[in-house]
Amino acid sequence: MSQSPSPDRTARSLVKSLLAADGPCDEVRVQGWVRTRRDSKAFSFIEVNDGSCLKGIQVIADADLANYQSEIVHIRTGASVEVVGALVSSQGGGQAWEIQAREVIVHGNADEDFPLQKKGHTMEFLRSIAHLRPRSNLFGTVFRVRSRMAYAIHRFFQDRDFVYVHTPIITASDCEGAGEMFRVTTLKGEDFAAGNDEKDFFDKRAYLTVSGQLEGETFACALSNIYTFGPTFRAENSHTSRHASEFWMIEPEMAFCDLGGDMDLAEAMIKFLVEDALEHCAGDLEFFGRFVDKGLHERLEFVRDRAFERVSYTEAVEILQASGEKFEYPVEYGHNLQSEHERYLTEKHFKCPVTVYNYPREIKPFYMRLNDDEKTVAAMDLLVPGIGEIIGGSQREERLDLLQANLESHGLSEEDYWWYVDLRRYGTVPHAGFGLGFERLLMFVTGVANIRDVIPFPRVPGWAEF
RNA sequence: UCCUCUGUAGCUCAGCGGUAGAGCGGGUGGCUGUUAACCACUAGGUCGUUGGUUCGAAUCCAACCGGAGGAGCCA
Repeated sequence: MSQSPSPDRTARSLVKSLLAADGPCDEVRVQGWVRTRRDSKAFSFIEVNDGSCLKGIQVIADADLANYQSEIVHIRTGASVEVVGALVSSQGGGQAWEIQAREVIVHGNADEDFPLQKKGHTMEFLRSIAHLRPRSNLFGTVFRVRSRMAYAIHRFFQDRDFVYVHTPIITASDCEGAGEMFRVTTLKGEDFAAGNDEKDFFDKRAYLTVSGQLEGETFACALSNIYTFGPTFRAENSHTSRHASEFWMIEPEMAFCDLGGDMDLAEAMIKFLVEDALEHCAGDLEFFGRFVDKGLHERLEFVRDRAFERVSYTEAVEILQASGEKFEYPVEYGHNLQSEHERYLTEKHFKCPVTVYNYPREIKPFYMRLNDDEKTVAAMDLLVPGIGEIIGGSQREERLDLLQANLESHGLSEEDYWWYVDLRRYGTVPHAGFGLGFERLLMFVTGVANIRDVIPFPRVPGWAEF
């Protein structure tokens, strides 16, 4: 069925550009997948989508086409076709342009059991056909926005002279303190059972990274401002709509920067990304606003235009205690804020993104910088409505003696962090950074409620199909 | 790991002790510049699995398995 390309063929046009045409065109060529077909005796309407945008283009295939009876009337939803014809203004309502076909090549029809229908699928079912769901309106839209946001993230940092650093995915430091890790090993049989790590591929235990932060700090202490953007892995057995075992994280790190500068960057970044989405994904966002989250557009404009709130952890606890709200878990100074507390702050009290900073030292990791009050550390979490924590960051402890004391009080061995501690020996500098969960950002920007629906092939406990 | 909900046709669901249903999707035919098209006919199910209660179980009970939501942890 397929034809070999020849130099004089009409170049392929994207459906996106045809729909935006400002005049008719004698010869155009589209290639894509059929969304629906309706036929009569005299002709058939074929809607073709190529993923370049939400909408498809309507193709008119007259019954006198050579393969009309043999192929065209048998085309089912999901078939791949190539159409050559004229772009003409549409006689029917509903679309400005359509293609009057001169040739319809059926590259591959879809079997009768093609599972994607025109209506009524649950997200759970679509997850079970992750290889086909990008052909649905919703997932095509999600993954176009994902691509655009990845690009926007690089633009945000590159425009500010941040250097993109590729931190390792396989790591041998076994105590980064950010949750359970996946083991990487080539050990077999007895050696595996006995845990003979010295015989393993790297001569020691290795894992998939849970964060590139520590390695990122080393590069910030050389290139000043850096960022990472890559996959991270958590072997936590968590079953929620906001957690995945494999996800992408953005981690900027700035030398000569304190917590205030860190919060400034985090807030500017969220605003920039929201603004970029509003500007470059308008059609896609409108779709989400209609079918996924009615208040999406309003919320995104609000985030773009309004100042974010900032409160210290101490103030946040006071607000929560004075709220009169009935929480499942009590609000107590010295305890971590629960999900319900964070949601209350951002959704009900402030009704906008909130940065909470200066947390009690006891509930935060060893690398965070001790404040002058000696009770709190220079940490911050950026909370957004609908999701809760989207960014977590801190100013890092740059003083050698305090870092060593922190390692000890957290039960960690300085030997395991020798290179990290070294940074404090050779030209130490105040520095700060944060981690942004890429998928959580996408959930926020699209309104999609489950993290599994913004990752092409999600990995969660018990599920690694595809 | 804990708590709650859920599992009936390819998909979305109804049926909730008495012969297994609808819409969509598929097939066949018809009709129409249609657009989640429409009309008619038709094929399609070990009602998650195993065991129990009952004259009789999709329906009631138990265990197990799968799915979803929430909690913890975090991004």
